Amino acid sequence: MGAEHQTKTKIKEAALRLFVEQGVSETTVRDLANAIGMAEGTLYRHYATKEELTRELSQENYAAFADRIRNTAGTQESLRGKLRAIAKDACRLFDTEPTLYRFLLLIQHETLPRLPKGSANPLAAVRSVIAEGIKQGEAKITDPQLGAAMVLGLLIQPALALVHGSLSGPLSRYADDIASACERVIIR
Amino acid sequence: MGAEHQTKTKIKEAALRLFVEQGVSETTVRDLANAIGMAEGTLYRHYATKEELTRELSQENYAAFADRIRNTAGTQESLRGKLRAIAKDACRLFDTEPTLYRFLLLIQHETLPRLPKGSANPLAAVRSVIAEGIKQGEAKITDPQLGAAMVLGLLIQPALALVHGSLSGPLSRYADDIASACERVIIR
Amino acid sequence: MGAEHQTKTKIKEAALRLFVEQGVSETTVRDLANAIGMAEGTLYRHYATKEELTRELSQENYAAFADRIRNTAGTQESLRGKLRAIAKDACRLFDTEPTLYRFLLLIQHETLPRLPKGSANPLAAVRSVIAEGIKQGEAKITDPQLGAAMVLGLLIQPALALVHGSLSGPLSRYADDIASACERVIIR
Amino acid sequence: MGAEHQTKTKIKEAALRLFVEQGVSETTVRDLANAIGMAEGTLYRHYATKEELTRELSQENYAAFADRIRNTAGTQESLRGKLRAIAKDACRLFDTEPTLYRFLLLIQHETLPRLPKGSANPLAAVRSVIAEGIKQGEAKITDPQLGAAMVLGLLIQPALALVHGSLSGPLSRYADDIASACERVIIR
DNA sequence: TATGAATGAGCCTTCATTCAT
DNA sequence: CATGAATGAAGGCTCATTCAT
Repeated sequence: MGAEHQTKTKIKEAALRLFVEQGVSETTVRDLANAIGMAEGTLYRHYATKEELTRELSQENYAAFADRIRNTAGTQESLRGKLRAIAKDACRLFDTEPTLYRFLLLIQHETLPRLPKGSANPLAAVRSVIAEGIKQGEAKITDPQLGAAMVLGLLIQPALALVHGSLSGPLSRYADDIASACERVIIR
Repeated sequence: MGAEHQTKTKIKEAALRLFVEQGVSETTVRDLANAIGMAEGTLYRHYATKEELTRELSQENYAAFADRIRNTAGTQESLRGKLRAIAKDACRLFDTEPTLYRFLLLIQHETLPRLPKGSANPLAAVRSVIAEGIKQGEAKITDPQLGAAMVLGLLIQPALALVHGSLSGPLSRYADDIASACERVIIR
Repeated sequence: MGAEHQTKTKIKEAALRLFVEQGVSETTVRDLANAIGMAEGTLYRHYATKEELTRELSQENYAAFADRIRNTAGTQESLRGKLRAIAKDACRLFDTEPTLYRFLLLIQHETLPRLPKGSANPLAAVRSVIAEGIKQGEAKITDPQLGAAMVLGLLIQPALALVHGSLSGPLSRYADDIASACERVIIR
Repeated sequence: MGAEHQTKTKIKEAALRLFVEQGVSETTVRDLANAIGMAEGTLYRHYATKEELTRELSQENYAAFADRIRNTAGTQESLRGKLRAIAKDACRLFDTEPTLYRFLLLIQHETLPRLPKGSANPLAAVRSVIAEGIKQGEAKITDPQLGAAMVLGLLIQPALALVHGSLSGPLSRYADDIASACERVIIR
């Protein structure tokens, strides 16, 4: 028990890293096999196709991040508190696991379009947080979907600027500013 | 006269569309040729490699969009006015030329890392608008780079949500909300 | 065990034959694959490029032929004996393995310029035989390099004439005449 | 009048040089056009195909060289004199027009196989000189074709050694040695 | 006649996937 | 289960040749 699980984990770790470093299309099955120290053919014992690996990787990480967002929000009472907590936690995540973060937020269009419509995803998580706040009368905006998109934009683009080198230092350095921006955009 | 120019234009239009629809790596030179109704080899009389076409396409469009941002900002006096104008113009652009917009903003990391460091780009254009506003004491934030990233985030993610179908209607429908968000994030 | 060796050998045999029959540039990777009964892609597991295959083929055969010349010379005491033995052995080789011989001697400039400067080659082998003879006072000529070139000329051009059909029959039919010619050109 | 002739001459000069420098297959029609300063399509007004240009180039130069050999031989009475004269003239030609010489003698197998069987060629020219000498009882060898091949070998391989850099200086430096070698191989 | 853009078959190479060991 | 050689369909690119101007 767990051997299969471990192997899949190893594969997914390598895939995550290589997909982020080189892009999904640009990462070959051989690249993956080499990185793991495993034969090419062996990969196919765990995933039917490269496509399936990609999908599973996306789905799982999106779901996990959505959970993380929900949990983070759960630690706070007010919408304002929830948003600030989410923003700060996202910054922390970027600094702690930049590869995962980049995969989650920056690779979106390479993987998102292939995900089943209803899968758990960060945008939906943020939206439901905001929707709840709207119901409670805490928000100034009225469209939770738009609000969620904007919040995500505030979290993604500074991270991208860091990746490209136009911003420097840990993202946490900007956590307060970003949190405040989220607050101002959403909160009444 | 201009035949060469026209052909290149036709190639770039097709490339823009296919790159956005399918991704850069996923678009083959044959796809391009077929879309234009041109032999594969002919493409190579105009661009030495697919890579060169991609680069030229990115550079030109990034530069043009940066110009557009600067011009839009130039129509207004205050930072607040400039930001609102930029936001609204971006929404208009998305609705008018969705393909171009998607190329500009969504293809970023497939394309941006390959651009020469100093090339004209939207982020830099927004940054200099904000930097000027900071000097004039109009901004609440202090880091123009961070501010520019956040503004871009507010413009990009709603657009992305539209593309993914989680938001509907023309982006202009949200133009006011987005403009206000930009204002609240940046302005004193 | 040896499977890899066998496959490479099969590839090299086919390459040798096709390169001689059609020329190196004129032989496509598909030609090679078809001749071997192997997929094109498979070739690339054994040789990184067609260029690498060509180089290895040349180097190995040149080195082997140089060895053969040295060994043949080693069976004789006198320079005269060595030269006659080399000439006769070369004729035998042409009759026995015409493809190899043609590759060695006729493909020279398609192939030689790409070889590393110091690689073992027939010209050097003959030169050192002659150089030794000069030291022993057995030669009439004084420049071993020139002597070696002339001896090679006496071995190559009759072979070429046979290939072109202007001379007929096995080259061995002319072995004595060629051996005598070598002798007269070099020996005191 | 002569305009056509001049153009063809310019084309042939460029072709000769490029074919020798890069090989026939490796020289593209565009290479040729660029070297001449002429459009690609224009070449086809003078030669129906690259193949035809190659053939004409070979035929003419082979014929001219065969003539030159016959003329050189004609200046001498004895077979010995003829051979020495031919050898020395060949060395002179190599030093004066190395490109032409390389084309004539070193590119043989790239072009010879395509020539019509009976075309004038150096080997035939030398053969008839030797055949005449045999009839006159001046030769020690009995097969004029073999003799001609060997003489050509003595002229070609030293030239090749020079080209490859294993021999240095003008070929004329070795003219006497080569002439003597020819004499010893052929003359009674 | 000259031009050079256009053609399209074909070249070398890559890569996701299969399969015998 | 693991392996890695084998497969073959593309992919990017080249090039002899054609043709509208």
